[in-house]
Amino acid sequence: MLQQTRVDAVVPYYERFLEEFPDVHTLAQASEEDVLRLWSGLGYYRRAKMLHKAASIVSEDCEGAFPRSQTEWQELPGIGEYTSAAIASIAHGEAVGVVDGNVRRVVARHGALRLRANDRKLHQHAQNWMATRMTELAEVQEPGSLNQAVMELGATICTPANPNCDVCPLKIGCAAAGKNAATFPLSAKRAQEIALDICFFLAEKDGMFLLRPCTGRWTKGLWEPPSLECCPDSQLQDLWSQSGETGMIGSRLGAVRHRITKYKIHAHFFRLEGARKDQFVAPESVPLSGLGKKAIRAYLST
DNA sequence: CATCCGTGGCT
DNA sequence: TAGCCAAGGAT
Repeated sequence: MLQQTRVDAVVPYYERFLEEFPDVHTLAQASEEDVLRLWSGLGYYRRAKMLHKAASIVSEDCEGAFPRSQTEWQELPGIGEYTSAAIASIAHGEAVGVVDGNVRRVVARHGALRLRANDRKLHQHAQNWMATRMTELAEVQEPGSLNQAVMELGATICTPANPNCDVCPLKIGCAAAGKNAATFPLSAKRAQEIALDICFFLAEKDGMFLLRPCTGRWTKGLWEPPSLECCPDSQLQDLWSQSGETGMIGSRLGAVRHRITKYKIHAHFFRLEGARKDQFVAPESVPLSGLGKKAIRAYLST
C-alpha cells in the first residue's frame, strides 16, 4: 500500500484491509472483487491484484510460508527491488539497502549530484551510497533501522521543497547543506501532457446507480458510470443515443479535474433520466474507479 | 528504458 | 490555480 502512497493516506485502508483479511490464507481465498472494493480510492489498483496473487502463491504453493530473503521476496508479483529490500531488511535483518525517492534525494544533495530525479545513474549512486553506509555501520545490528532512518530523514528534514538543513544529522559532509540543497535533484523530465474532456452520466434509483465494469487495460476490474469523450453540450444527447444507449441527459452536476500521468482530465458530470434499470447496482457493492467515486460524490452532493 | 498506473497534499 | 511529487512495479 505504501508504494508511491503517503502513510496518512494508507492508514485507514490498511486497518480496514487487515480487519477483513487478517492473514494470508483469508486474503488468498477472497475474491478479487472483494479485494478491489477495499482498495477502491487508494489508487494503483494493480497493486491490489498483485498482492492478491502473491497471497495465493504464499498460501497455496508455499503452504503459508513467507519468503526469507530479498531474492525470494522479489519473485512475488508486485514485490520489486525496493519493497523486497525493505521487507528483507526490516523483517529479516538482511543487510541490504533500500533506495526510494527519499534516499535518492538525500544522496543527490549529499553529493551535490546534478542528476535528474528519475535518472538511473542517480539510482545507482544511491545504491552504492547505501551499501557503503551499511558496511560502515555493520556494528549496528538493525539494517532495517538504517534504511528507515534515511527514508525518514528524507520525509521529514531533507524534504523536496524546504529542507531543514539546520537540524540535519548529515549536514556535516553534505555538499549542499545550507546552500542550494533544494535544487537537488534536478526535476524529472515529464512526458507531453494531453488534455482530455470526459462526460459521465449518472442515473440513480433508490440508491442504485447505473455502473459498468471498466474495459481499459489498466482499469479492468473497476466500475464506473458510463461516459463519453466530451463534445459541445448541444451534441451530447445525439452522441449518447447514437451509441445505443437509453435515457435522456439531464442537468449538469458539476465537474472535477483529475490527473492520470500525462492526461489532464476534465470530468463533467450529468444527470441521466429514464435509463434502463437492469444495470443499476449499489455503488458500495462494487470496486469503483477514482473518477467513478468522484462522480457518485458529485451526484450525492447535489 | 520509456511508459503505463491514482490519489491527495503542499506550495 | 497549476505544478510537483510521494516508503514503485510491470511491461
